[in-house]
Order: sequence, then structure tokens, then C-alpha cells
Amino acid sequence: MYTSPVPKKKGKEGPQTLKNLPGDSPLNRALSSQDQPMSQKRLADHLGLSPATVSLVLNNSPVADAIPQETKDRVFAAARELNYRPNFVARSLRTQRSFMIGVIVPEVSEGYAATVMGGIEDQLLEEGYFYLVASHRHKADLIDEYPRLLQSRSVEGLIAVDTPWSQHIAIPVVAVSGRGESSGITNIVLDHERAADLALSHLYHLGHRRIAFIKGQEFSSDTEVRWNAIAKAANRLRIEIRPELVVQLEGDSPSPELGYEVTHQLLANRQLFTALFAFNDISAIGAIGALRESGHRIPEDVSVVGFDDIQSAAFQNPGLTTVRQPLRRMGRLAAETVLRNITSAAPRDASRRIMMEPEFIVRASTCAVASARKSAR
Amino acid sequence: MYTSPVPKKKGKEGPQTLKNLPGDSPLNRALSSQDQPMSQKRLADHLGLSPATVSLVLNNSPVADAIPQETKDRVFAAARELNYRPNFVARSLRTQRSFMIGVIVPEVSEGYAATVMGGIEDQLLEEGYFYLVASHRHKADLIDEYPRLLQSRSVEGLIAVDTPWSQHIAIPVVAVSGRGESSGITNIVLDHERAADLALSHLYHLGHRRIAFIKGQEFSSDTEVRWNAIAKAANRLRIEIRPELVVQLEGDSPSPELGYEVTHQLLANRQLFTALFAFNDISAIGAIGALRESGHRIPEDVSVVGFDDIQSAAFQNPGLTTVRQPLRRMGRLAAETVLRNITSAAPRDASRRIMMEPEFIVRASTCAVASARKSAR
DNA sequence: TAATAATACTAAACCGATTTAGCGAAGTTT
DNA sequence: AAACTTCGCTAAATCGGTTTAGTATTATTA
Repeated sequence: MYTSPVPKKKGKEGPQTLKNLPGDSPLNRALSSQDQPMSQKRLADHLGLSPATVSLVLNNSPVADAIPQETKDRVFAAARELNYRPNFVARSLRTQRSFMIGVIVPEVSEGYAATVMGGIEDQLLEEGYFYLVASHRHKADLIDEYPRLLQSRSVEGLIAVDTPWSQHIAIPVVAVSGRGESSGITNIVLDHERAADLALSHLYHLGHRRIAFIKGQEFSSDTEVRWNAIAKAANRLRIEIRPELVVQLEGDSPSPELGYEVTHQLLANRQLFTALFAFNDISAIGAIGALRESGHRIPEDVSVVGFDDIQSAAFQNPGLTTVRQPLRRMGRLAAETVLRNITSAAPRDASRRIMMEPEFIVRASTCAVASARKSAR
Repeated sequence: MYTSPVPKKKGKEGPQTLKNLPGDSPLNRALSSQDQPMSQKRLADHLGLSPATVSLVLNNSPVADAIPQETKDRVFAAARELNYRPNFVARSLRTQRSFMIGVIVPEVSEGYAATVMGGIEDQLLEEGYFYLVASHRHKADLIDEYPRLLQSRSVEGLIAVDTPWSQHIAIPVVAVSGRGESSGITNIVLDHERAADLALSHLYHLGHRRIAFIKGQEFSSDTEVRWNAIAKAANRLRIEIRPELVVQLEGDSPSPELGYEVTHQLLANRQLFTALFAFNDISAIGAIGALRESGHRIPEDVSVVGFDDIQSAAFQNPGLTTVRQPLRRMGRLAAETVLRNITSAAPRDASRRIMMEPEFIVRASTCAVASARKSAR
């Protein structure tokens, strides 16, 4: 069995005690002939051994048990001195292992995907895997094509981040916040019920009873599940959800503008509320802008809670209280899962669902309601 | 010459007009024998041709000119029907082309690197390349090791983002905002003089004369070059740089806290200033916090200019006026350059330096100075 | 009609590793 | 002394393509 794609260094890398004989030693000849890149064959020739032996020794194959340590040492030493690095492509072709996985995201430069990728990478590089990235930018044809394209690049598994999935594919697939339950793929999703509970309990314990909500866009997969979770948590806490305190985001823009607009709608209703739970941090930021414009102070007059904990959430004035999705851990877990599915020959037929616990981050955009204080109306 | 790694689809992909004969047609046999993955050899067997012919036809080789269209059509049709996709690894081994490049960044999940990667990807995927990502997290051993590791994965070129570079390597390397001029690598850097000029001219034309500055950390490579550029631009505009209005960031944290602290130092000097030019957006955000705490309104009392245009810059209240580094374009250009160096056999010995033009983004954190107005003191 | 050219392919080498089966020599056992 | 092991190593197949040189057949030209 093939052990590791990144051969562990044996001992020091430093310059060997090779007496720098000038002239025409075989070693010098081998070192100087840089016209051709080093290969196992050239290394073997230099050693007066066959490529087979070199391969067996370098891979610590059990077949090489019969080879005396002295020869092994010669091989290792020569490999180091001639700076031999096995050709990964050739090895991949023969072993049918690429030690690569494919990662499909809507867009690399978006914070959400980038953070998940950070977690994926943590895990993969530890295990000697690399990954190929492809961004589909929500284009249906690319969403359709990339899985196959990556597969023909011999990736051993796929991780799809925030990407709808329909096709069935012969390699392990893990979806992070995926949409659509497809055959045989593992889904890693946030525990939305817990998230809603954390946020509403926080507000409840601060004394808030009249809470406004910004729902997500109709098309977003999280909208429904999260809203249902909110309804459930509100019910449990005996918080009334008043329709006139609920607005819904519209449009595809990734800017706070959307939250700004719906908050103005909300204020136009002239209904009292002391807290606002937004669909995400971006819309929360827009909401804060709108509330401030109408003369409300944050958090003294209105407490605001966001969702996601994007980087800028911490950088707001005031810092945004929010529900953090453990994106990095989700990425890590996705990588772990896909690697497990690759190495174990487990039956991958059944779809699985892994729930992640959200974390509640209290910053400065929420505070206790002062019953005597004038509230947003 | 090999043409494209992503064979352009000829005609429609839709189901062919294959009469679904039940039974034992050769096609059915080929389709149903899913125990073995499709390969060129199996495709050739099914067609009664040799693998050589199949390869020549599918790659549109000029050698195949002598092959009648009818045969070619048969090959294409069978390839589609049997869903044949060439094994990229085998092809790479033979052609010595991997159509992959390596991207080395400090950390994928950081906005800077992620944005550059977005640009890299724009270009690469257009050209049929994929890329492997490795984050070194500033660890010296990884910075040293990843280039070789990626090279042994047969990447055809490397892009290093915001990463110190010392070694010489046999494949094309492009550095984006790289540190250290190494042999034969192309550097893509911001035109800091222009950047300073844009920012200071903006403030100057708004009437600001007493401008405070937050310098970057001692260890940051940009600090010196940017500060020199600021001095030059200030001199040209006859803006005096007063030492008591200059503070310097200290510490490695990526939080606005650093800017917050030095701004308090600045305010402790009790020197009047109407504008502040921060080293980056993060510190500008911290500075705004400190200024507000001391009772200054932004921008009425103090105009603040940042640097970078990170995502959250637009999401601040007020939106941050800043110098945008065209990170996406820098990434794109890096990819373009590395691809050009790969395909042309140009001599890569001389280091090159490509300057990028910054863009000035006016938002709401700057406004004209009101001479009658009380200013920061 | 023989020589030449064009047509329609294919055999086989090759890319650079891994891996199985096996071979000759030396040592051990019976 | 013959048989059997163990030792130390190698030949050759293999992974799945690409590509060069060439071959057999038919068509064209001199």
C-alpha cells in the first residue's frame, strides 16, 4: 500500500559530507547534467540499480525488507543529493490516486466560501492532499459542468459549498450548506433551530419582547428553514411574532442596501419594537444605517442581531452581535468526511446530514431594554 | 501541438437518436459494462479502430486530416454516447502539460488573498487551467516547502500572493505584492506614488491642510514605500507633514484595535487636524471609533481616508473613502503573465515589475472642511 | 504500365512511476 | 549431496493516453 504522498524527511536535509571532488566522478556527472530533469531511471542508473529497487526502497515497501540497510542508505543518500522528487503525475497514473480533491464554490472571493475553504485546507494539507478550486458564479451550466471537469482531472472527491446539487457522481461528494438532497451525498448544515434559540433567548433575557425580523430572500435555501426555526423558538419563549414587524429581503445584491430599504419599510409601519433580528450581517448593517438615519441609537434604542459573523461584523461601530456559523469547522469537517469516504470503501448510497452548532457572539449592538426609555416607533 | 484541455463540444449534447434496442447490440454491451470505467482503448475496441486513430481524431490532430469525415463522426458520436472523457493524468504524463498552476497565499480566508484569487481564477478558467492553493500562514518552513511541493505536483507555474520569495525555481513565478526581488520572477505591485497622490489631492481639494497620518507597522513591506510616496505627494501639494500628527501601528493583530489605540495617542497630542489618512481600512475603522468616542463626528469634524478597500469599507457607517487596490485585476494580470511565460519560451532571467494603478473610492467618510467649524483638537 | 501520390489507418515507443513474479547465488537443513 | 530457504535484486507489465514512423490499399500521373 502506498503510504504518503509527501515523503517524510529522513534526518537532516543539510549538505551531506560529500567531499567536493572536482572532476569527473559519477556523482558530479549526474549533478551537472542538468539538461534533463532528474527521474527515477536516472537515479537508478547513477546508483547502478534498477528503477524497481529504487522505487521499492523509497516507498518503504515491505517487498524491500530483503534489501540490506546499506543499499537502502545509498538510495536515500543519492535521492537527496541528486534532489530527486518523484513525478507525481506518473505515480498518480499508476496508483490511481491523485491526492487531490475538487472544491466548488459560488465565488472564491466571497467571505463565506473563503472561510469554508480555509477550514477545508487546514484538514487537507495535513493529510497530504491538495485541492482544485472552481467558482461557478451561480451559472447553471458551470454548476453542471465543473463536477465532471474536475472528475476528469482525477480528483478523488468533491466538496460543494453553498451550491445546488443534482447529479449523481461516482466519487464522494460532501455539500456544505448545500441545496437539494441528492443521492448519496453528505450534507453539512447549520442547526438553525439552535441558532434561532440562541438569538431569541439572548434578546429575551435582555428584556426584549417586541422584536422585528428581516427574513431572507425567497430564493435563498436558508430562508424557510431559518424562519421556521425562529417561529418555533419564539413560540417556546412566548414571544409574539407580529406580521407588521416582519419584512423580507428582495433582490440578489450582496450589499447592505437591501437591509436598509426594508428597514425603512419597517419604520414606516410605525410599530414599536426594541430589537431587530436580521437575516444576515449584511442586512443588519444596512438596517443599522436606516435606524440611525431615523434618529434611533444602536443599541440604546434598538438592539440589532445579525447572522453569519462575517469579518466586518466585528469591525462595525458598534460591533455587531450575531450568530456565528462555524464556517471554518464546517469546511474542516467536510474535508474530513470526504477523505473518510475516499479511503473507506463504505457504501455511500445513503444521504447523510451533519448538523453544526452555531455560536452566539455578543458584541455591542445589543443591550438590555430600558422600559422607561423611548423605543423605536 | 495540443490544442485545448477542455474539448469544445461539437454540436448538441442531448440524447442521440439511438434507437434503444434492447438486447445485445455492441453499443448496449459497451454501455452496460460499467464495471470498468470508459477508456480510450475500450472506445477504440467498440469502434473497431485503434486507440491511435481515436486519439488523433478527438484531438483534431493534423495527422487526422487524411481520415474521412464519416469515420471522424463515428468516433465523436461514440465518444459522446459512451460518455468518454480522456484521463487527464495520462495525458499530462505524456504531453508534459498539466494545465495547472499553483497559488501560494498567506491564508485563503483573508479578504486580500481571496480577492486576488478571484482574479486569478477569472483568467485561468478561461484558459482551461485549474489551480492548486496552498496557505503558508506565514510559517517560514511552509513558505520554503510549498513551491517545491507544488512543483512536484507538476504545476506549470506559480503565483505567490503577498509572500516573501527567495528561491529560484525552474517554472515561471509571478508575485503579487511580493516582498524581495528574486531572480527571474515578475512582480506585480501597486503604484504607491499614485495612490498617495490620489488620497492627498482629494483631501487637499476639500480644503484639508492639517492632515494626520497612521503609518504601517515597521515589519510591513508596504510601510516604507507608501510613506515615501506620501511624503513626496505632500511635498508636491505643499502639505506640511507634522511629526506630532504622525503615529505608527504596532503589533500583528488584524483588528481595528491597533488603529483605535494610536488614534487615542494622536488625540492626546491635542494638535488640530481636520483629516486622517490611515495605513489601511482596518486601522481607519479603529480610528473612526476612537474619534467618535472623543466626540468628533465623521466626516463633519474629521475626514478619514483608508487604504485597500476591503469589503467592509463599503459597509461602514459612514462608508469609508479609501484607496482601492485593484486586487482582482492584479490577480488576473498575474495569471495572464504566468500563462504567457509558460507558453512562450521567452527568457525569464530578468526580474520584471508591473505597476498597477490604484483607484480612489469616494464614500461618506470625507467631506469639505468647514473653516468656521470646530475641528479636532 | 510503372512510378508516384494520396488515403486510411495502425504498431509501437514513450511519458515516469509502481508492482508482481521470478531468478540466481548463498546459506541451511536433512 | 540434494533440497529448501533466504537474500538481493530485476524484468517486464501496467496505468491511459500521445505521437512518430510506417504500411497497405487505392488513385493519379508520367
